[in-house]
Amino acid sequence: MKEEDGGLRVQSPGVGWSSVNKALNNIPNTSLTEKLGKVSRLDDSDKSIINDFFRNRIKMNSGTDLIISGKKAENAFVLIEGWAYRYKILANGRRQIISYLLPGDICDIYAFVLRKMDHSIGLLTDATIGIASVSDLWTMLWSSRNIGQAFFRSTIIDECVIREHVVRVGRRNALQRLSHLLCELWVRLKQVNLVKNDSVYFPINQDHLADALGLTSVHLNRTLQVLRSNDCLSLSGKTLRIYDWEKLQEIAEFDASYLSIDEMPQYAGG
Amino acid sequence: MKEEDGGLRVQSPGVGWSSVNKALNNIPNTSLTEKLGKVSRLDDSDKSIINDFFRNRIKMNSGTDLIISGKKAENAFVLIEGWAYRYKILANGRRQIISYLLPGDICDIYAFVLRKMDHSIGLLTDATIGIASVSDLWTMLWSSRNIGQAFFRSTIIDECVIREHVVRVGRRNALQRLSHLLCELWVRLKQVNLVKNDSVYFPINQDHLADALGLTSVHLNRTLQVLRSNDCLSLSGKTLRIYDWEKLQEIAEFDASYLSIDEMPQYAGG
DNA sequence: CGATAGTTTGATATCCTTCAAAACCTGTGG
DNA sequence: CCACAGGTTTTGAAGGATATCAAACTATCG
Repeated sequence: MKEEDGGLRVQSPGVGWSSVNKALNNIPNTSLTEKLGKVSRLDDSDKSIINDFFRNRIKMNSGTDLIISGKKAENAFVLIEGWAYRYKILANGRRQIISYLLPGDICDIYAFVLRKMDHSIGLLTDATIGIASVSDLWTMLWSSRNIGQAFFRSTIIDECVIREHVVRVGRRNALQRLSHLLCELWVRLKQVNLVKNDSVYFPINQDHLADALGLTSVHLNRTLQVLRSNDCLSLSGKTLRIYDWEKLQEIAEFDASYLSIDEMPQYAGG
Repeated sequence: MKEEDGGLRVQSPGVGWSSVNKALNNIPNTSLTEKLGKVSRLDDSDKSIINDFFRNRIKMNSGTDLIISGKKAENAFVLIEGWAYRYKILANGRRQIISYLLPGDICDIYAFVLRKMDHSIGLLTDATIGIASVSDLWTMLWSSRNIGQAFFRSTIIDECVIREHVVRVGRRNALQRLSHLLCELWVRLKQVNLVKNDSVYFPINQDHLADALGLTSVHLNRTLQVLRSNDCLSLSGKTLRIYDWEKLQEIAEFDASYLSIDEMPQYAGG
């Protein structure tokens, strides 16, 4: 985190996913191989192939777009550090946020398979991006079974999250939508050790939440107040605190099994 | 279609996607390799590996579930013939349909990567299913670069469709949701040559459409009447006719580029 | 020709949006 | 340390889109 020049204003500096490293082999994990290693066994050679492939790093500022819808995809990107979100803009200017990319999430494996991007990716914080040429991507993916499996699985897990988002937006009311999304983000942030006691750094504002949930920001604000007045949580100053996880889960009818990253068949299937 | 004992009550028998075969090589395409061949070049050997892998066929009836949420995924399935839909059911009994699987679509590549299914798949028509053991799946996928690429790309295209569905349900009104979904299905059905002049066999009823779009069937019915009275289309007796494609597209603000299957980089990336 | 599933209609309730303004933060510069 | 600017959150009042409930109507199939 140091040699990359910091810049990310995380609330409690020094505590991040990189502290989760377990060093299954000799080569220490980066945030990228850490995440991929959870879905497929990666040996030293795999790790160095992956890290080497994305060795070029760029820094981008909060509020800018990493990927712009409609543009040709010439580069492969990976989010090394920072928060981001996928979105589309409609003709009338409305925005729909499709999913969030949290620190430690890899970013855009499937992006490069398409000739041009069908959605944009915006940054919620300053971020560090690993960048590589699309033309070599498939060769990298194919360099070992473990690597292919890791990226394939990772892509599929992303899709599970999007599917649940369809359900959330399609068949839940405002209160459930919001509480359900917060439950999901909470669990995902816990997975990468970003939750400290009952609080996390949370750079998603009410406008964004509304656009993710298919609501107006006015109504989102009022819905949030319901959760606050039920003593479930607080959200202000880019800090989310959850006081009553049980109650929140109950309101949301949240069942984390669709996120079952820990339940991966132990490197099976090969 | 014949040696498989028919059974599918398509409206105009004899015309199906199998007539689209272009026989790029010597081995004629099945509906499965036809579809996969659109996203990655498949030679004779690839085709026979794929077809052989899914050689075991079963028939299932309309209204039954091919895959049930929560169940362990022991088999890999492919939809050879018929219509299906992915869905989830909430605690309160509400259903959200996440996506449709049309004839010629492959079915569930990513399903097997997860230990247990996070959603169900129901059949809208009688169907023919190709079935195989999950444990051999990865070996099959890895038997050639083309095969791996074909399944990976196919998975990703499915995901593009789901992403657009999030936008549809999250940020469009009832009229746009319905017209947009119908536009998408129309284009996808055209791609597999199921549209004859201005009509298609269309086994999705109003209840299903409502559950896909996050609406009640009552409201869906009224919305459909708007499209009818605008002389855009007719929908009855499992036949959808589109009279005014231009107007429908306009109402929907539909832009098919997210379906860009024909725009695949010509077998690039490896 | 009767049973069953799917479609249509009407009346009423509610959730969410819209619009507009005020209040509140947060960082910046004098 | 205060003032100011810009973004974000909060509030109010009123309107509109969609839900709910219940019943009638219409296809379809054995």
